[in-house]
Parts: sequence; C-alpha cells; structure tokens
Amino acid sequence: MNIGEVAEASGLPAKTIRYYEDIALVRPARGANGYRAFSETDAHKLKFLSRARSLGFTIEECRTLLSLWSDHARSSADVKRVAEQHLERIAAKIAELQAMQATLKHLVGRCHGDARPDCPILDDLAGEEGSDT
Amino acid sequence: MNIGEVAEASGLPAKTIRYYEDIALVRPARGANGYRAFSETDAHKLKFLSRARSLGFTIEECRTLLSLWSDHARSSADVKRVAEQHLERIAAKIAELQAMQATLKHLVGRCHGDARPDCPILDDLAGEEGSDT
DNA sequence: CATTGACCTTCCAGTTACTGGAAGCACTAT
DNA sequence: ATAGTGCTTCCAGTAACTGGAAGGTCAATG
Repeated sequence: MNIGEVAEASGLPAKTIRYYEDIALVRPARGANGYRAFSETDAHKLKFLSRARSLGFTIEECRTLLSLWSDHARSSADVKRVAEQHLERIAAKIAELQAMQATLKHLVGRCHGDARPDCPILDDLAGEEGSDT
Repeated sequence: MNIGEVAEASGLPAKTIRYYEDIALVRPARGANGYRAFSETDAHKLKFLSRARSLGFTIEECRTLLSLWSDHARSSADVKRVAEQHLERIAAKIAELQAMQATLKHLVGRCHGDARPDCPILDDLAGEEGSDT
C-alpha cells in the first residue's frame, strides 16, 4: 500500500505518517520507485496509533503501548499503568479547565458587554480587589 | 525594579518576562548597566499577564486584553467577546477530555492489570470489535 | 584591592506533535 | 507528449516557554 491508502485507512494525514516514520514509530519498506510500501501490519499499527492519539496518549506512550502490543509476553498490568497515568493527567487537566471556566463564567456574567468601558473582567485581571455582585 | 523583583512580584519566571519582552508584550526601560528597569506600570502589566495566562488566555488574547485595558475608550463588549470565545474553547476542550476519560475509564475498569498478557485496552486500541463486559 | 556569589545579560537549542510549502521525481491516462 | 495526481525530501513555522552556556555587574567580605 502507498501512503495515500494507509492515510485513508488509518484516518491519519500522510504528513503525519511520514512524521511517524521519522520518529521510528513505523518502519515501512520501500518500493523500487522509492515510495513507501506499507504492509498490513504497518497499516494496523497506524490505526492503533490513530486511536491511541485520539484518546490523548502522548507519542511516547504510544511507543510504549505499541511495543506492549507486539510483546505477547507482556503483563496487562503494564498497559493498565500507562492508561491510569494518562487518566490522572486527564483528570488534572479537566479540573484545571473547570476552575478557569468557573472564574471566567463568573466574570463574563458580571460584564455588561456594552459600549461603556467599565468591565469586571479587566478589573479582575488587573488584580482589583473589588466587591462582588 | 530589576527583573528578579518583578518576577517575584508577578509570579512569572524571569525567563518568561524576557520572552514577553521579546514578543513586545512589555517594554521595560534599560538602566546604564544594561539591566532591564521595570516601572510600576510594567510590574502591573506583568501581574495582569500572569493572571490572564493562568486563566488560559493565549498570548495573542493577552495582547488584545492588555491593549483594551489601557484603552479607556474601550467597550466592555470587546472584552466580553474575547472572554466568551475563550469560554467556548474551554468548554470544547473539557468535553473532549471527558470523552477520552469515559472511554479510558471503561477500558481500565475491564483490565485485570495482572501478569497475564490479555488486555482489553490493547484490544480496543487494536480496533478489535470485541463484546462488552 | 581582590574575590566570591548572587543577579543580570544575550544567544542558541530543545520541547510537542505536527503542518505548510517548495522543488522535483513517478505513475496513469489521454 | 502532456497533464494531473501522487509520491519524495527538506526547510521552516507553530505555542509558549525552558534549559544552558558564556560572560558582564553588583554588594559584601577578607
């Protein structure tokens, strides 16, 4: 398969697949014409990567997961640990975003949003210790 | 004030403040010794930036907010619009992370996490159409 | 006066995970 | 032969810093 086909099949842009080869996540063979020649295994790996990336795993985690995937003597505990660490990162990020969201909603709710210059959002950013309501 | 003092006062690393000067978010004067000489206004701007960044505004949004802040003829509507756009981004990101979280929690909950190799997490990533439970 | 240590300077490179674009070769169909 | 599509490599840019090297400055001490 050429890169266009595996791109289509995996849902990854061809550019990204070339990048994945650069960082040695996949190692497609080459045809006589210099084109990358992807095997079924390569295509399967790319789908794996596409799915793992869409779940937010970093490239390095993907590398680990790929190697666990191809290691039939793996422990599921190793896989689980990677996923759990990732879950912690996700939870932390969600909490951080929710805190921002709460603050911003509060401020936006208090801003008239009209042609006048006074604005509780700027007041807050400027560190003004203003009264609430 | 030297950079160390405003770093302390704003909560931003000195490196970051130098970077902010590079991209012209602040323009501190220079002393005879070549050191940056921050005014009270500069220090205030840096606190503003620190707070805005901690609320997740991008640097470009910060630039806009800073200019609105110093524009006493601004409309609060302009500020509000920036904040609302940011809120949308935050909400979208939270939704994305929560979707990842739900999927991963599901998979992690199904993984034994022992010494055996079979693992629903890898099965899912590999695109296996397995039965649930 | 010399030296030490903290603080300041600039500049270069690296981070994450791609993405865009230019220049040029390969393949297919007309 | 030519057009159009797809492939190749390489270079640069994105966001927002961060680390580190090499070297100047300042305040205090011996």
